[in-house]
Amino acid sequence: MVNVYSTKVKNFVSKLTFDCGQCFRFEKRDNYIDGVALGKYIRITQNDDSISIEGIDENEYENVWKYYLDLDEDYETINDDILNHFGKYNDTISKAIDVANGIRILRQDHWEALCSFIISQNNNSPRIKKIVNALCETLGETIEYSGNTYYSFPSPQVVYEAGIDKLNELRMGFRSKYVFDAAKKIVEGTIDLKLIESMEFDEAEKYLMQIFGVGKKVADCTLLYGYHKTEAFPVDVWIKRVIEKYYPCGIDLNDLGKYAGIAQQYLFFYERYTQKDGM
DNA sequence: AACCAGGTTCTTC
DNA sequence: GAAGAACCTGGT
Repeated sequence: MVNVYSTKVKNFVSKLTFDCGQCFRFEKRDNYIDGVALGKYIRITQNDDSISIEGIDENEYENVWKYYLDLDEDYETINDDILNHFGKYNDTISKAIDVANGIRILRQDHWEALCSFIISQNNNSPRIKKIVNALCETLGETIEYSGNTYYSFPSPQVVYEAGIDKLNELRMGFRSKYVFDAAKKIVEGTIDLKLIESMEFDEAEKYLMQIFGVGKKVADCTLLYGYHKTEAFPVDVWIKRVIEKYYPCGIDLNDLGKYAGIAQQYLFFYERYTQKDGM
């Protein structure tokens, strides 16, 4: 007996949301998307404006997953704000929105986002997924669902206790010591992830950068995807290319609005996925 | 076989 | 500070 909760959605496309590079633990199957988030296995099926989530009931949807999927936000308003801030340069952003509308910025777990984006550095998407999944399979807790076994994302405590040698076995390479330092600082209390929720953006960014191996880009991704601080505008190589290509005179990074990070996701997707036929 | 991949640190000027 | 090399590893 499995629970299924169904609801209507606007401005939400599950395939885009889970395959735009913001998360690493979900897979596109033939007719659905599935993966583990917040310690739970979920399976999402979508037909146009209607989604069904297997494994949850209405109560859990209202209290957890609506929020996780960012379905409580009005993306019409958000897109308008983004257009106001980016549209003054040229029409690139409106093209990006045409292609990427339906992506929502997930509200991922603090630690999972931090750890995943540390692993993402100087790395490619398939290998990031491979390492993150290896980390979960090796150190996470088992989650049984419908005869299959899935794994939760391991806590900082468990990662710390596993030690750096164990992380090396997971083929993290030079990122092992970074992940370990993050876990260590959290376990020892030098870093309090909960505290970041109430910090101003600049303070939060600096705070995270105390971690060895966390620079501005990883800090910004953590704040955007793990804290929903949507004013974050992570600049990676793709966004650098976007700026060079479409905004040759540059853009004012201090005036991108409170949804800059969502615009960043649209632009990233636009540049990266529209020229690949794999979408 | 050399080069690259959703960065960061370390060195050097 | 700004530019350049080095960094693990797996895939072309």
